[in-house]
Amino acid sequence: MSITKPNSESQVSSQSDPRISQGPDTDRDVVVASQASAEDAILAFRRAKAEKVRARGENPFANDVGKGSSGAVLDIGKARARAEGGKVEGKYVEEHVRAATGAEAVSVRGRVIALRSSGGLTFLRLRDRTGEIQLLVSQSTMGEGYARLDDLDVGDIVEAEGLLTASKRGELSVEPTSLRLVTKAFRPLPEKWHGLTDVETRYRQRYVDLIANPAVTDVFRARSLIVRATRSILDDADFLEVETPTMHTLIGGAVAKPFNTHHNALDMNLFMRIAPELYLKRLVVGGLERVYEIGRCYRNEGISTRHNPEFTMLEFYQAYATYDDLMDFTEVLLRGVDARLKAAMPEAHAAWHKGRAYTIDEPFARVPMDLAVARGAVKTEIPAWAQAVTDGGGVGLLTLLQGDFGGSMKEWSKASPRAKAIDWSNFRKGVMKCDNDGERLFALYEYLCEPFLIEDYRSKDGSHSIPVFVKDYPFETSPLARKNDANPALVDRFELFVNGRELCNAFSELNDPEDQAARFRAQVDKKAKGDDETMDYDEDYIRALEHGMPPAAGFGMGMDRLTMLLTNAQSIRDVILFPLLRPHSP
RNA sequence: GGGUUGAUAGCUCAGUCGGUAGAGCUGCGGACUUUUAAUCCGUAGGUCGCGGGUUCGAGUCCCGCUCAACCCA
Repeated sequence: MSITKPNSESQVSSQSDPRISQGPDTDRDVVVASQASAEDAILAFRRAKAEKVRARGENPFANDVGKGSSGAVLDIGKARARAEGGKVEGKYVEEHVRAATGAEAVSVRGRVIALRSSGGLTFLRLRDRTGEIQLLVSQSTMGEGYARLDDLDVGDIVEAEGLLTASKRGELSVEPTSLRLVTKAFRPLPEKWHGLTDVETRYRQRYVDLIANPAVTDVFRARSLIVRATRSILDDADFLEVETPTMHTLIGGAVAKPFNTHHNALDMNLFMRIAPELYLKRLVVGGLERVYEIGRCYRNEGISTRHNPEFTMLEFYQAYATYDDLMDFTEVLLRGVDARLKAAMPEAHAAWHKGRAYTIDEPFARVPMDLAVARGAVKTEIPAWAQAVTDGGGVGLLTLLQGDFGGSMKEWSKASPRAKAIDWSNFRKGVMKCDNDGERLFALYEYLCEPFLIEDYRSKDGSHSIPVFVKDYPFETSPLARKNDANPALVDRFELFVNGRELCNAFSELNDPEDQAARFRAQVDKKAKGDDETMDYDEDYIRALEHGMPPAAGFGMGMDRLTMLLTNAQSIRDVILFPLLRPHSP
């Protein structure tokens, strides 16, 4: 499919290169070229080179790569491996390279990412998925074929065959006896030194970003490894990977706004799933006691450095386990994934690891929400708060903050630097919106604890933050979680925060169909009152629970966020190949 | 949804008080048989995001819009 503009380019392409123009119109040709924009001119010159190749009877978009090669056709990584013994004190030496390779010719192909000519000798840097290697093209070795270099530009795909050798500066090279254009690149690559840095172009034209910025390729390689490692760890623990519908008839499994779509033949409105949870638990009812799914979910909400409308979630469910078991397993999972990433990409991993402000090497902190709130309140050094905590713990503060505390805010906010750092106006708004103590406790946690997790939970030497399991949530905020046996105001749920960011959400599953039905009804009531982030009543899910779901614990984690954490990415768009952007004509 | 910042050559960026639109890289022509951002000589390349306004004159000042980044909700 062509994306060329239908204006002047086609005229320019056939006439602008003086070397291929025929007849006396040279002056006019030059004028045409000079009238074109720089981009048009570059495209025209490169098309002209392709035409020149075609005119010789060769294909500038060849498909017969490796055919007729007398040398070993190798990936660049393999070609480099052959010359491994050719190094002396870190530099390659020609005679040692020859000895190591048995002076056997190799054939490599890849994209030209650099091209330097100094007369009768030209250096090309070639890249394929396995690595890079230099081509040392010499006029004396190539003979008449040396003129083929005129066909080439940076960005082209080429094929070269020759002996492995070393440059005088000790760089491993292929000295081609033959060199050919395989695929012509009409468009130029970004500037070689600064590369492509404009984030908008990087996201919109990821294909250029991947060529120009090798570190970007590393991140997506890491993402693939992270997903693979996660699968492998779950598979080894006897979990079964399944695929459940992404188009739902009801909203469920999370508190979020969905995307709507429509099935024409059935004339039926559908929601793109916000979570796979309720389907996976149906499978636990069906006897698939350990299941997981890694799949795309869709949430119709704002876009930020941590949110993309579509994202990839892991959910798994384990019968006969509790949320305590899952905390243990989470630590094993994260360390296991990171270890596999390190083994597969040692150099990139070392750089990421160095840049991490957190560590997963030490045991993760585990703190009940009301205790976290109590500690957070004491740290504000507000005397009234400290007293309330002494009297009644984290819950003690709830009474104090039940009404409008706007009058005391000014005084409270001056109590300490910590108190000053609290987002008081949103805190007050959030608390006043609450209908009950459970929601209030959660609001307190959100404003008094969550922003300070990084500074409150540190490694033994204080140099890094450590992950924190915040556990035992108010039941009002968790419509699918099991109530705590000892305290029915709470549910057996945790969220894991790493580097201050929410990574996982997990709980012991509610398997009492009557309790679940009551929670669904409460959700429906909230929707009737105007809340637009509620779940629907899922009759079939209640029916499933009525068949009996074994006690189970379930777990959810954003794979995008895990990748961000492990690769030190600042934005979710840096770990999603094609993040959603508004359309924009190039 | 609100705030802040930004958009100038294919890429990376300058552009003073409102007075003829600049550089490097890329491209094109040339020199060069050991380069690593090669170097040297020459040369081309612009809808200053889009649309209005003020002005003798706008890349620059004003208004609106589009897109993006960051922060907040």
